[in-house]
This record gives sequence, C-alpha cells and structure tokens, in this order.
Amino acid sequence: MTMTAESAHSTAAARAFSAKREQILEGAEAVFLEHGYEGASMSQIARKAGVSKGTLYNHFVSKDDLFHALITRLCSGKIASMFQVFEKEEAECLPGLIQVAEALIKILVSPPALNMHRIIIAEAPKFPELANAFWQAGPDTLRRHLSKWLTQWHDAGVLHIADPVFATDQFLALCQTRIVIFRRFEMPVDTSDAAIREIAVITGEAFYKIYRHH
Amino acid sequence: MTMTAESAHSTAAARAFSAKREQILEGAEAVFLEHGYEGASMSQIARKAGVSKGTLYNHFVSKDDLFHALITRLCSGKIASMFQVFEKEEAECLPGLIQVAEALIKILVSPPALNMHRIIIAEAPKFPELANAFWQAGPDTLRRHLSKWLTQWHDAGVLHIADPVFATDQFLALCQTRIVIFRRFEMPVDTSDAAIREIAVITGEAFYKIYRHH
Amino acid sequence: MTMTAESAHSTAAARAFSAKREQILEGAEAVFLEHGYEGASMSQIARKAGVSKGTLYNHFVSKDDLFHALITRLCSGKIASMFQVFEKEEAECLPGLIQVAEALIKILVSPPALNMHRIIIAEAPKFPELANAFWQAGPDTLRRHLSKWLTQWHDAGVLHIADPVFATDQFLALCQTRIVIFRRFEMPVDTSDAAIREIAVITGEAFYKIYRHH
Amino acid sequence: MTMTAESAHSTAAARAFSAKREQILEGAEAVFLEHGYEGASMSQIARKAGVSKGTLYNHFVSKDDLFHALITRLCSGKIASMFQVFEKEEAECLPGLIQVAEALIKILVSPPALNMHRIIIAEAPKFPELANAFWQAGPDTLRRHLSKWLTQWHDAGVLHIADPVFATDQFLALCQTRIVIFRRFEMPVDTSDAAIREIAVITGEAFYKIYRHH
DNA sequence: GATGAATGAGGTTTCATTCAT
DNA sequence: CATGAATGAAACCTCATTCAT
Repeated sequence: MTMTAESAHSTAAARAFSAKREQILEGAEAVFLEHGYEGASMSQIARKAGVSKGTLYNHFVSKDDLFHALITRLCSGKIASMFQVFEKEEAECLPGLIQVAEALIKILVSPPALNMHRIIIAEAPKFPELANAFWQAGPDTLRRHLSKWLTQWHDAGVLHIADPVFATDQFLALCQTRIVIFRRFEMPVDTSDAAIREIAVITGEAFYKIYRHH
Repeated sequence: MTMTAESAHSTAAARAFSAKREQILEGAEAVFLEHGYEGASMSQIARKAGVSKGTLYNHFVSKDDLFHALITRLCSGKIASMFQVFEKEEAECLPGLIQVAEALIKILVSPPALNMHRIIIAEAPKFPELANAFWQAGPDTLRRHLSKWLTQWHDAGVLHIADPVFATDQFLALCQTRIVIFRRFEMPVDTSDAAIREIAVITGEAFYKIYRHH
Repeated sequence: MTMTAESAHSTAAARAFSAKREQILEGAEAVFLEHGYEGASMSQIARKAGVSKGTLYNHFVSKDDLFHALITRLCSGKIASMFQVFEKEEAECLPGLIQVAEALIKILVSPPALNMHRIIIAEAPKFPELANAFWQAGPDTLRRHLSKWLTQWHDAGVLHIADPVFATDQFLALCQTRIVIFRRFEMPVDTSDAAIREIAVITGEAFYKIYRHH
Repeated sequence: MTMTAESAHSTAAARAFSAKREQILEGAEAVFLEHGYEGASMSQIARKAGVSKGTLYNHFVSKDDLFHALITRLCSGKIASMFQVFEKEEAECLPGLIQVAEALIKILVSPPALNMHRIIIAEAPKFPELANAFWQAGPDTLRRHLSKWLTQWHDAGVLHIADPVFATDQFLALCQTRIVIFRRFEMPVDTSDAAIREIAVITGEAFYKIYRHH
C-alpha cells in the first residue's frame, strides 16, 4: 500500500482539521452545557476551545450548526455510552432491577446528564430533532435493552408483562422519583451512594410488585 | 363610607398602575415562556405588552426582576390553581387514583405547564429560588394533598403505605410515563383524552398494585 | 394695611411655591456640584430635593434652566459672601496682605469652592454667561475691594502700584500656589491651618516685595 | 535581514491594528476634549473616528478605558512636548524669565491646553490618577526644569532662592494672571502676541523683584 | 401646582458573522 | 485553513421631558 507525498500531506492536514474540530466541540460542550444555547456566546466558545472566532466559522456554518453538531456528537458518544447500564447479566430478576435502577439514578444525577437534560428540554421547541436524537441515543437505547431483558423474565414466567416497552417507560419514570427530580430543580437532596441505593431498592421492589407473576 | 378627593385620586392612580403592571406581566409571560429567559428581549416584551421600553423599567428594576416577578406571580396564581386536582372526594380508592392521574396528566401536557416546566428547569441553576417556588406551588401542593388522601386509605386498611410522601412522589413519577415525557421532548404522541385516560388507568392500577393491602 | 382673604391665600401659596423652588435648588446644588452638569440626572435631583420630577418642570423649563438658576443663585448668594474677606481693616499693610491671603486660600480649598470652580471651568464653553456670572460674583468682587484697599496703601506711600487691578490679579494668582492647585488636581497636600498660614505668609511677603515703595 | 512570511504578516497586521487604534484615539481626542467625559458618547467618537461602534470595543474595554488611554497618551505625547519650553539657554536672567513666561502663557491659552486643563480639572474626582499623570507630564516637567535653571542663578549669586521648587510654583502661578484665567472662564480678553508679551514682561519682572539678590 | 407613570431617543455594551491578511 | 479586527444590529438600560390625574 503506497501513498504519494501529496496524499500523505493532505491526510495529515485532514487529521489536523479533524483535531481542530474536536477541539472546538470540546469548548462548545463546556460553554453550551453551562450557559444554555442563548446564554452561550461564540466568543466564549472560541476562547474556551483555544481557537479564533474565524476558525469556528471555518468548521461550522453558524451557531445553530455548531450546536447541532455538538448535541449530535454527544448523543452518539457520551450519552449513548452513559446509558449502557447492562454490562453483566444478573442471575435473578429483582436484584437485576435494583442494580439497573441504581446505575440509572447515578447517571441521571451526574452533572453532565443533568446539564444535557436541561438544555435538551429547554431547546426542544427550537431544535426538536435534537431532542429526538437525544431520546434515541439515551432513554430509548436503555428502553430497547431493558424491554428485551424484561421480555426474558416474562418468557421465564417470573414477570407478567403485556407491553414490555410501556413497562420499561414506567420503570424509567419510577427511577426519577425524589432524588433525580430534586436535582433537576436544584433543590438540596442527599445524593450519596447509600441514598441512591435506598431509592433503587424501593424502585425495583415497586416495579416488581406491579409486574410479578402470580 | 366616605372618600376624600385625594384618596380617590391616589386609589385610581394605584389601580391604573397595577393594571399596567399586569399588562406588562402578560406580555412578559407570553415572551419568556416562548423564548426562555435569555432568548426573550425587553423590546419584545414591551412590544407584546403594548408599552414602551421605559415603562418596563418604571415597574421592574431589571430583566431579572421582571422574570422574578413573573414566575413568582405564576406560581401563586396559575400554577397553584392548576395543581388543585382534588375537587371532589372519590368514594373508592382505585377510581380515585385513576381520576387524579388523568387530571394531572392533562395538566402536565398543557402548553402552559410544559412551557413553565421548560423554563424552570432551564433556569434552575441561575434562579434556584424560582425553581423552589415553582416546586412549592406546583408539585409540592399536590404532594401534600395527595399524601393526606393516601393516608386515609392506609388508615382505612385499603392501602399499606409506610411513607405516604414518598409514595406520592412515586405516583407523580408514574404519571409522567410516556405522554408527558414525549411532549417534553417535543416528540409526536397521541394526547387525545382517550389516550390520556388509558395511561391514567394503567398508572392508577400500577400504583394500586404496589401499595394495596393484602 | 389690609389684606383680603384671597390675597392672603395667594400670598401663602406664593410663599409655598417659593419654598418648593428653594428646596429644588438645594437638591440641584448637591447633585450638580457632585456629578457635574452632564453627570447629574433630573431624577437624582428630584429624589435629593424630595419632590417629584414633574415639579422640577413646573419650576424650571429644562435642565439647562435649572442649572442656570442654580449657578446664578449661588453666585449672588454663597459665592458673593464667600469672597467677602474684608471684615475688619488691618492697621498695617503686610499683615493685612497675609491675612487676606490666608482667608482666600482657606476659601479656595473648601470643597464647595473647589466643586464650584470645577463645574464652572468644565461648563464654561457651554455656559459662558455662567462662567462670567461666577467671575463677577467671586474673583471680581474680591478684585474690586482689594484693589481699592491697595490703592489706599499706594496713596499712603507704602506701596507703589501703577495698575491696582492688575496687581490684584497677581495677588490672586499668587494665592493659588501649591495648596490650591494641588487640591484642584486632587493630589495629596497638607491643608492644615498651619500649612495654609505658611503659604499665606510667603505669598504676602512676595507680593509686598513686588510692590513696596523704595 | 530576513523576515518570514508569517512575521511579515503579523507585523503588517500589528501595524494596521496600531493605526486603527490611533485613528480611534484621534476621534476620542476631538470628542472628549470638546464635550467632556460624560458629554461625549461612544457613537460620536465612533463616527468621528470613522469606525463602527463595535471596533471601539475591540480596542478598548470600555468608555473609561478609552478615556484613560487617551489622556495617558496625550500626557506622554503632546502635553510633555508642549511643556518643553527650554530649548535654548538664555545668557541673562530676567530676559530668560520673560521668555519662559511668554512661551508658557502662549501654551496655556492654546485651545488644546485649555481643553485639556478643563477636562482634567472636571474629572479629577473621578479619575485622580489621570489628573496626577497630567500633572507629572505637564506642570511638573516644567517645574523640574525651571527649578534647576533657577538654582543656577541662585548659585551664580543673581537670585536668592531658599526653596527653588516653591519659587517655581509661584512663577507658574504668576504666569496665570489675567489672560490665562480669562480664557479659562471663556471671558473676552486680548490674546495677541503683543498682549501676551506685555504680561510676560510684567510677570518676569515681578518674579525677579521677589527673588533678586541684594 | 404637584405628582409620577409613560415615553422614545439615545446611552453603553455585546453579539453573530464576515473577510482581508 | 487560521486568524482576529471590523461590522452593525440589537441587547439592556437611562434620561430629559410630557401629561393625565
């Protein structure tokens, strides 16, 4: 496999270009998530990213475009991986539910997830496609995995679930009781591991009571 | 009952002043709830309210102050009355739960409530006291009423609830399954009365399964 | 001497009107002298004077007019009396010169005089007639008295002064050595009575050396 | 002497930047000196300088900052060179004094010096450091040179001066008799060369009488 | 005559975007 | 392609002035 000097050059240039793009997106992430879409300024982003304002516009057509690119990237990157809460299968149902609840709550109260949620909700009317992208990458990913997992317990006769996707939605909703919602409202609440564990147990048990097979 | 010319005068003036203030707050409500705090401009608000920019500043010290006043007023007014979902007591438990769920979901998917939720969540880091005011006026009001109502069923031996406030939180969370959350993400979802009723029934039944007395 | 009820009434009203005018001028004095013409706002003045903004315009046609009235009043009042430094005649020439120098320096370093000087100088291009009024009421008053007093010593053969008015101008200029000028530039300088006395002595002696008769 | 493309580039850019800065300062000088600090508007300055309002803020952080930069620049430039009145030494004392007086009066009645004095005095309470900078660059420069020169005549036995700096202050004060002060108050006065010469002679002689050696 | 709310022009400053270098 | 100065529209806010009460 050979490579001419020129293509080598252009490849290197392309790499550098890509790197700059990443650099900008890092800055944009920091600024947009902290200040919101309107509250963020292109100057701030340029400064944070360590590039000139002009460079922003060499890589992105507009503020809108940069925001788009950022959210899209976050959705296919951080968000997607965040919501991968099924690393190892649990041998039993209820402990599995509790474990998932615990993992999910921990994610949802983390500053990045809170900020992401905030900006997505805030900008949903202006950028509905981004809200949708977030949904697909985050909650919906979890929903697909979880509903499949629940179906297994249904098939095993442990749970009785007519609509596994809706059941998953309920599970997700239950996980947002108390701690998560308090954090979203910036109200003081105990977010220690113990407190989260406690909510997770109650949540898992509640869900189990709704759907256990008699 | 007599009234001096002067007090009549100042009373009339005070009334006019109050009316203008209301007028401004109406405009502010329309613009802030549509565009968010940063996205709204004082000029827009003045135009919408039909007053001059200067008048805005005769009534409110700053944009912050106007926002504060608006949210505070909404909390003690619309929001508070919105969350009064207990007009008549239900004779039975499960139908009562379903009825409350239905009423709550209808509220939560209404544009005013959605917009209010959006802006409160978005600005919670900058205006935590407003997020708290909203919480007190809205969810917490419901929480107080509902937990008292649940306690009655507990005392009657119909439900078995160790922590009624937490149970209420769970009920509120469950009501936000599917329709409410889809609307918040501006994703297409059936919000017809029938669809809401269906979710309400499932939600009521789910909650009943968690806490019914054996 | 009789007075009808009506004229009594209108006289009382006129007195009240006059009092309001004074009240406004007091406020205007405080604000204009502190912030300068452009730096002062009509609202500030109204607040300081304890009257409404409308009242300002019932008494004065405009900001210009109020400024005019203020400076004019100060010139015929405070300024004029300030520069009356000849209360008692001195028996001797040099001690008299020193005494006048001392009195004058004390006046010129007083905050009111400094502020007045500042605003008059600053606004002289815009309000030359006010600068002139100040000159007439302040320096020129002193100039007339002092030149007459110097003429007496000339006639007595103690001093030899061809142009008494110009000599007075020189005396006034000499009094503004060091302390006065430092205060005008807001530079730190000893303004104690002792320091002023010292300058006054040197100034008086210097003037005496210029004009003493041989 | 070589120069890389980049350094050539950045040097040219820096030159252009500097030129624009100068251009702004020219505009600022014209507007500030004519209208005073508060009376000048950033729009006026931008218009006068032939740049956009935004450009003002690319070069200076605020109106304050621009004013600071202007006055500082004037002090180290025009003002400093203005007060260099000692180009050639005079062979004799009294003619030397007269020559210096004449030069100084001519400077002080020039519109730039009058305007500068005006604005410095007016803004001294708000910008004391600028008043001080002006003092250092202007009067104090002259004071240093003149006091040294006077010391020479003292050492030569022609004058008898205990405190040369104070004597200089007196000389400066005497130069501000009549013409200078009339101009500051915008009062009509003959500012012809002949009139100035006349005052200069009287002033020089007066000073000589105070300090000549017997 | 006194009040103070209303006005709208204009104040300082920020911002997204463009473009010459 | 990167830079950052330039732009001018628009942001928040203040001000002198008017006028209904």
